[in-house]
Amino acid sequence: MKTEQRNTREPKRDKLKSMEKLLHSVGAILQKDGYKALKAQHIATHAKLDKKLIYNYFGSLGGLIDAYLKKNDFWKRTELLTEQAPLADLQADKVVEILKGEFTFLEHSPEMQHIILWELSEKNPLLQEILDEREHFGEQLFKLSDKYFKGSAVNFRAVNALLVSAIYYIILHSRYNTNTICGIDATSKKGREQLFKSIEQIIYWCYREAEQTRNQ
Amino acid sequence: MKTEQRNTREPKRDKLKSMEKLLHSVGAILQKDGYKALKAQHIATHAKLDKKLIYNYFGSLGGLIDAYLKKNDFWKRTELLTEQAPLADLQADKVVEILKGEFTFLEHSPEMQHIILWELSEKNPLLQEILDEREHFGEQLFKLSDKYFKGSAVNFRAVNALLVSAIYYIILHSRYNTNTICGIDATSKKGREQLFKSIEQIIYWCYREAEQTRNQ
DNA sequence: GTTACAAGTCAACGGCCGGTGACTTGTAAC
DNA sequence: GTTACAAGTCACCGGCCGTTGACTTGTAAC
Repeated sequence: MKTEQRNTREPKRDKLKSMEKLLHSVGAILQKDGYKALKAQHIATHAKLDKKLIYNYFGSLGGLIDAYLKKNDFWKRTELLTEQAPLADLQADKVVEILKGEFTFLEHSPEMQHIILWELSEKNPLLQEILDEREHFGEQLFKLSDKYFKGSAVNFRAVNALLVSAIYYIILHSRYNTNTICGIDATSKKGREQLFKSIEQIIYWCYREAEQTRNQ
Repeated sequence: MKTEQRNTREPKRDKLKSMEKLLHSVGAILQKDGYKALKAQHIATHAKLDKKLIYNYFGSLGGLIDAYLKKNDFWKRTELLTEQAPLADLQADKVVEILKGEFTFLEHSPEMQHIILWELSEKNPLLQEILDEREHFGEQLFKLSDKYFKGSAVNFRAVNALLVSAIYYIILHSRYNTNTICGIDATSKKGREQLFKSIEQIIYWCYREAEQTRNQ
């Protein structure tokens, strides 16, 4: 609103660049050490800036973190699935692919892991908002599968709620705990494949059962 | 080892009673406010004792908490199922009953919720130990079901790993988040029943599939 | 009662962390 | 160059929390 002559030159003292550095550091720290490590001094040091700037630019530490969350909506990732090739149908193999993708992505995204843990650890309106968005997107997908389950004995949303929840818990559990879950070692290739196969089986059971019971 | 004349009299200054008060306060606070609220001053105030006693008796705050965890193995609860009437078999309806029981118990046990969250939040050898015990107990149960799934296309342990994990995540999620999971509101009676029915369905699918594919 | 020791009290230290006031310095307009 | 202001620096406050040392007090043995 004041100095709008950006892009023309590159000053050494650049407020917007500093803000971006801080925001970027939030992401980097979140990914490396989790939300518990989001301390003012830590973030500032990582950004090679003075922590005072956090308060100058974002009002408070919370303001900075909120700004980061608003700018980085991690749950839009899945939309790529539809952007590339818009889905018109949702058959069993596609659902299995999405669930497996969810697992693999989460497994390799410490940032997402930390955010999910965060979401389980305390009430946060911002996180809620983002979850709501995700739900809204998921609903678009489920609409595509409704025709298979309408009037059947299968509640496909409930089954997926179970499977998605299971994936979340298993990934989080495996971060700090080396022990098995019901004898399954989710960190090993073998355990992972056992879980994947069971997920696949459950989804196929759903479609089969639905076909048999649809419209009674 | 020194003053062993307990039980005879009831002194006002009673070390063992004070220790128990502190341990009990740990449990009470854990249940009410979660593991994050386990502060020395907080615990001492709740026990109506001086916080110095924590260090006199348990060496450190961590020592007190560890002592509490060691004395209270929360996961033995499930064993009641077998103590009352030792299981010799594990049919589908029994498995469903156990899983539903798990859900309902966890739903009403803030203490367990906090401990599960704790387990997801940081590495803790004590918690690991307790989880291992639980795994060992679970394995006893699975052995009873092996005859149904040996040589079949169903990995019953993997399916249960998914369902148990799902239950854990859903309960934790519902503590702070009011939004739905895949359109299911786990906090409502309706949502709970939808989840229960799907769990039941999945277990029955397992037994049915196993019967059809056993020994190929 | 006297005594010795454990049980319990109290005040304080030191570290961490969010936040701030007052200062210095780079930059752009003139 | 001078000047004005934003960008950035630095030392510090105040609160919280784990931990401790030095003290007081109840209790049991004699």
